This record gives sequence, structure tokens and C-alpha cells, in this order.
Amino acid sequence: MSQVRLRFSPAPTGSLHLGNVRTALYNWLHARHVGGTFILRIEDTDVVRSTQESVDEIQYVLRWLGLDWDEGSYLQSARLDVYLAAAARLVDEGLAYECYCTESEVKERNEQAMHQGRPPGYDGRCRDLSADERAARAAEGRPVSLRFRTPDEGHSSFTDLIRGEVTVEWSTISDFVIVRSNGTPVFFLANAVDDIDMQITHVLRGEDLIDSTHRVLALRRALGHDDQPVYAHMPMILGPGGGKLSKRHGSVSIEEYRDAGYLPSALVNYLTLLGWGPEDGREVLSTDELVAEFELKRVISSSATFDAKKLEWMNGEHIRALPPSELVSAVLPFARIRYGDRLEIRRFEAAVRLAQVRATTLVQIAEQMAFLFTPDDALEIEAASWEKLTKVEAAADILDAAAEFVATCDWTDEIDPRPAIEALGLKPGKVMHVLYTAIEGRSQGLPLFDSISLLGRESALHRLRAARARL
RNA sequence: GCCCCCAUCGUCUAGUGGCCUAGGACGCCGCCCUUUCACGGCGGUAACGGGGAUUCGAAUUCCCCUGGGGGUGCCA
Repeated sequence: MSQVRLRFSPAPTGSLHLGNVRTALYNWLHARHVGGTFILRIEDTDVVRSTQESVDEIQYVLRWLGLDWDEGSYLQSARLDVYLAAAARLVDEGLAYECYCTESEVKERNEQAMHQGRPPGYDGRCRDLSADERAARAAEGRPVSLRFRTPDEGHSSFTDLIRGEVTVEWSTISDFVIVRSNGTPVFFLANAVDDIDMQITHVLRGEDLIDSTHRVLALRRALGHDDQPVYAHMPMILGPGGGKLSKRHGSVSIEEYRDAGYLPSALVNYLTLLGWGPEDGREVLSTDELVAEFELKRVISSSATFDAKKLEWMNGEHIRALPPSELVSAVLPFARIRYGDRLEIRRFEAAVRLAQVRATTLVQIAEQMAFLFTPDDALEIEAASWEKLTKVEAAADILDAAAEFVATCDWTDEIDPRPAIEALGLKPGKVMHVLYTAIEGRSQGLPLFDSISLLGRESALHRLRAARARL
């Protein structure tokens, strides 16, 4: 019985987008579900594009989401000699060869082939060079890259856990570079070597890599390993409208969602559901529940379109499911940034509880309590709300009556100004927005009675009178 | 161009030959609850891309078409 080992192996060439994150998530979920090992491996063989900032960001995002790794993170850049040794072995065995074509020459010939209606791909010019020919090219000072010799005929196939048999003709796959002319190994090689050395048992990755699997597997066999890990290619995540997921269609980075007040558990929940669902059809699940339920076999095979609205709804569900004390700490940074020293913890905590069922993001919660931490004279009154207030004929009387009530009521009771309004012969339900506007600056917001109570008698009176005076 | 993958409401999906006059969720629209807004409850709108074939019977199996996505890199 071998231990299940999975790895998430991103290239540190930019920020992690939603698709990458879900791949990481599925790897992590499966590892945790079966008690396997989750490995983080940074595939930074492309030294030109890889950056330390990107490595830091990947680690930060995974940690923030709660996707902890058991091994790593490994850096492929630290093992270049291992990959190069493997490549040298392949050359010795005649499975790979030195290629003296330059990048631009290959590109040019490819374009020519396309023009003439021939399929592109390396034309094999350096495939069977004699030792003398190689020496001559080298003497010309030509750069040397290493190419893997792919079979001329036959087909390659492997079994994908969620797609079944995937087959392709070797004739459609040309010899590919495994070591660049600058001496660095390419993804296919490093990937194959590391999956062998790290004894990876399950490879879950994006469907965009499905074609490369044949090449990695061929390398794996060439390196003497006929066994192969279980492959499962996850469907892609599409942007709204079905196109590519891109910045055009709203946020694609996790940090943007964090800053907008999304909970990691909601993101994890939503992303997991994008392509998978539990047998019982439940949708709102905690991360622990997802780990318990996650089943690779239930991963869907068709690509999914990202729906920001549903994510937002789900975030609201997670906000409501959070114990108030945890919600308080989650919202705190958002409130601090907005209200700074004016923030009072006791009122803040009370406001968070009031806002818990009234928001889909932490930012919304923080914003709803703005009136509590704004000086009376600086309270901004929303134009539309004020407009609505002025349309109420008895607005002045309502404000007067409410002020009178607030000035004299028992502060230990619930502060309910409705009787005072009814005394004017008005239906409170229809005109409460007048008071909401005066107290909170908008016609909708946190419950009025609690808001007045939290604000305090003096402040509430001040606002009611200010609104009255402004009429 | 060539290769690979995919195809149920607008979106996420359930569904593996009869239980489907296709179920759930988001969104949207009503109603109820209600101090506003929400939450919650109830109800409604809306889909098996097209054509063949197999079968007593196809959303479910097979083929073709169409559509979408991916690949075709000295990116991963």
C-alpha cells in the first residue's frame, strides 16, 4: 500500500488566478480526504519569468485560504543539475539529441510550414546529425539545445480519472526541447523527473495540460519508469460569457476578493463547487465538510463559467454562519482602515452583530456602521435619501416628535419612536425612512432602535434636530 | 490548418435506458414576515444544441454536424 502523494506545482510567473487556485484546492482536498501528502513545488525553471514576489504570493494565498502543505515548498531551480543529468542520460542513450537550430529559425520554418498548409512542429533537421556535423555546427558557435526524440508512429494513451482514455497519434507530436540553449531544463523534463523523485501518485491539474501529459509520460518511460501516476485533468474555469477568465471580467486574483471582504471559507466553498458537488446536493459547506465529502470521481468533466453573483451569495452564507466573535475579528481590519481611532470596540461589536444578516461582504458590514463613527456634524446624508425625506409632508413633525421622544424616553428600554409617529396620525412603516435618514444618513441601514441606542441620546438628538433645521 | 477535450435552465449542477410532463442552487419576478434594508418562508420564470442510429422505450448508448474550450513554444 503506497502512500498517496499529490503536488501543486505552479510556475511563479504571475499572480495565482482562480483556475490555479482551484487546482491547488482539489489537490489539497483529495490529499486531506484520503490522508495523503500535499506537496508544494514551485516550477521555476524559466528563470527569466520566475520571480520571488510570485513565489511569496503563491505561498501567502495558499496559507490565507487554509491550504497547508506537508512538504516543500520545493524549488525546481535548486535541482537544475538533477534535470540536466537526466537529460544527459537521455542523450547518451540516443533518446534525445543536440539541436543547433536557433529559436528564430525554428519559428520561421514553422510559419513557412503553416503558410504551405503543412502542420507546424519541429522538422527534425538536427535529428540525425553525425558527430562531424555536430562538431561543425558547434564550431560555428551555434547555440545547443536538447530535444527529445518522439516516436514516429503509433499512439500514446493514458487513462484519465475523469475523462477516461485519452489518445493521440505520435505523428502529431514533434520532437520537443527539454534543455534550452541557455542551459536550463524545460517544464516537461523537470516535471517528469520530479514526479518520479517525489513519488507522486496522483496528478491533478488543469485541462490545458492534458496534451502535455503524453510528452511527460514519454519522458518518464525514457527515464526508466513504466509505471505512471493517476492523472485527473480538471475542467477549465471560464469567464462570464464563456470566454477566457481574465481581468476584464472582474477580479481574478484571490487578493482582490480578500480586499473586497470575502471569507476564505466562502472562496474555498465556491471554487470547489465549480466543477464538483457532493452527493446530497448541499451547497453551503465548511472547509472541513468539503474535506470529508470531496470525491475525485464526482469532479465534472465540462468547463464551468465563473459566476460572481453566486460567489457573493455564498460569502453571505458564510458570514451568517460565522460565530459573531469570529466575524468581529474578521471585520475589524476593514473597520480600522476606515474609522481609525474613532472606532470604539463596544459599539463596533454590537454593530457587527446587527450587520451580520445584512451583508454579503465584510466591506459592506464595515460600511454600514459608518454613521456610528462619524462626528454628528460630518454625517453625510445620501442625496437620494434626503430627497425622499423631503417628499414626506409631515417630515418636520416626525423629526420633532422623534426628538421629543428621544429626549425624554427611558434609555434602558428599547428605543421605539413608533408611538410618537402614530400619535401624529401617521403609519410608522411608511415614514420610518425619515428617521433612518436623519440618524444614519440613509433611508436604509442597521435597525433604527439599536442604532439610536448605540449612538447615544445626545448624538441622536443632535442629528434629529440638524435634519429638522435643514428642512 | 492539424490534434485533444467538452456539450442539461442566463450561471453552477442532479441525472449513468423506463422513477423525468427533467430535480436542486444562484440570479430574476411576485407574495408573506417586518421599524428601513436584509435574513427567513412560500410561489413563479427558465434547459436536455441539431440530425441520424440502437431500443418496446432515450437527457442518459453510438455516429455525424454545430458550438465552446484547450493544445500545437527554447511558457507552464
